[in-house]
Amino acid sequence: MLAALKESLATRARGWAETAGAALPADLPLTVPPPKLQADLCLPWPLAMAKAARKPPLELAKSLAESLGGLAELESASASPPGFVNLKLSRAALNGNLVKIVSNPTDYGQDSAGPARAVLIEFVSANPTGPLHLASGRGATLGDSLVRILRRLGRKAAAEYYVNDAGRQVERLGLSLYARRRGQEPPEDGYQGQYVADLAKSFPAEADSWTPERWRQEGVKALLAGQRADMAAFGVEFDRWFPESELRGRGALEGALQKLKDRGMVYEKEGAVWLGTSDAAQSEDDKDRVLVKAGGAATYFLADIAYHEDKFARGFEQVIDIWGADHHGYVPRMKAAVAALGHPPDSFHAVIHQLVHLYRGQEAVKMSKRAGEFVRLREVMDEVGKDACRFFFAMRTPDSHLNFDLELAKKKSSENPVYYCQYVHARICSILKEAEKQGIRPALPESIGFSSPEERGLCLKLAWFPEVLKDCEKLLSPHPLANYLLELAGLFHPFYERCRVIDPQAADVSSARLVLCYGISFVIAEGLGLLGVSAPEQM
RNA sequence: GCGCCCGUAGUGAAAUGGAUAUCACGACAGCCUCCGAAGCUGUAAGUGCAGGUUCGAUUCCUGCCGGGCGCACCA
Repeated sequence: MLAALKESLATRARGWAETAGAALPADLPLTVPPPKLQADLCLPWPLAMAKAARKPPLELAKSLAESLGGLAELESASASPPGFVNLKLSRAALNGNLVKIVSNPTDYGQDSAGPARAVLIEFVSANPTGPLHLASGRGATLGDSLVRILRRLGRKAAAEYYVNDAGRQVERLGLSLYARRRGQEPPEDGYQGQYVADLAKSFPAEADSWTPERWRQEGVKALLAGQRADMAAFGVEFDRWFPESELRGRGALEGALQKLKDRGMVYEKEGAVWLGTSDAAQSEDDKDRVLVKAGGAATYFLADIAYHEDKFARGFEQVIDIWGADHHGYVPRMKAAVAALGHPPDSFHAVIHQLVHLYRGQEAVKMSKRAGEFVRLREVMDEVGKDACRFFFAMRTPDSHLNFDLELAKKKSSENPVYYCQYVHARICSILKEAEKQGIRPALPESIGFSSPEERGLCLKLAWFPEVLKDCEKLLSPHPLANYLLELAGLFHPFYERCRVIDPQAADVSSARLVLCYGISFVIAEGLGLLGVSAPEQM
């Protein structure tokens, strides 16, 4: 509704802007006024235009407000110092939006005007050398929620997990398993964790004769199965688990190298093959990087280039990678490589999320899969629950550094804001049951309008849901949605206290408020669903 | 040393350059003959420091202080 409203406001305002002598601000901002003003929406346009128009902003605001008169969506438009135009929405607009939500909740938030290009989001992509640790939960939450939100908006989005099953790391895993099976310590640079010893013991007698290579294969298979199970339990589904070995098997590394050669981006120096991106115009990277080592072996970087080339070759027009901050130094070279392959600069984007720092009380917990010191995602999920865990990760911008105190985790779980949102859903479900029992049916005829600030506030908040989803897309993060749901929940509880829904003495009001309750519960349930969080009917 | 990220009430967070900075938890004082008190009402408490740009700065720029991460012919 707000997107359509913006359009009709802009259409009306363009004519006004011409006479005012300045262009409307390009992004046509529509903002939320301070609560005490009793306005629904606010246009700061005159402030932005005052300079170019050479007129006082308040004067512009007055004439803009006047020119917006008579729009069906508006009850009123008024100028407010220093130069805002505050809007009150009409009953028809608010009711109409609510009816739209209730009559087709799963379509609410679809954005047909958005880009149709296919998006691939790659996330987690942990080495298959151990169970997933807690930090993977952050990337998993960001990626999975983002995929769900993009799909909800109507975009073509796919989720992918890159399985690094062909390098030195998995080789070390094989050697470590081999040693453990023999009751020996793993090699110095191997995997020291107890889980390796446990895994080595878990295979039948025939495993005694396995080579390290066989151990590598079986180990990867088993650990990958564990990772898949953890992701499934965390509510994360990938469209594809993409093994590096497949890439190598079909000669994709050679293919990518050849393409770079053909494009003149490659040179040889000191026996190695280099990607020459540092001096290219507007290059992202400040150094050239090795693709093939002097010994003839491909670097990890070349494999990664081949993988990304494969993503584009499969028809994805926008490629998004979600990485932990420990990989942020890798962004410039990946961007440079994508450009060297001839893809538009904005077709690749890396979302960098800051790391999760673990504490037990005051004490920092070191995380190293190699040394076997790490906290498993599964442990935390079992302890605090998937819902609390995902909401906790979803609430923050990827840029925030976050500390996770394991000692407080369980205690915190009962204070996790997710329950504040879920409680709204449970409460409404309970109301709806009671209404059904008493034979009160939801109905919102045009003659009924919500008059209390609580009801209006809720109707308006519901109208923002589609805009919030677009914010998530723009920021490539689900955190605006999590915060929106908290705010929506915060509006419901006071409404519940002050506005009795089921009242046989006032059937019309009851029916109208029931519609509002339906709308809220749908948006809460849909919103939580996009975050991978359940919306229980009772708790 | 160079680069990236972050410093917002006691705690954890939010805020496309907009009005009196929002939310949750915690603290304090109240509220269940009434649709679920995992709730509500009220109170106290905040933008690291110093400049700059702007009609307007938590947001942009510079410097400083504090913290995280990264700077391989490793993966």
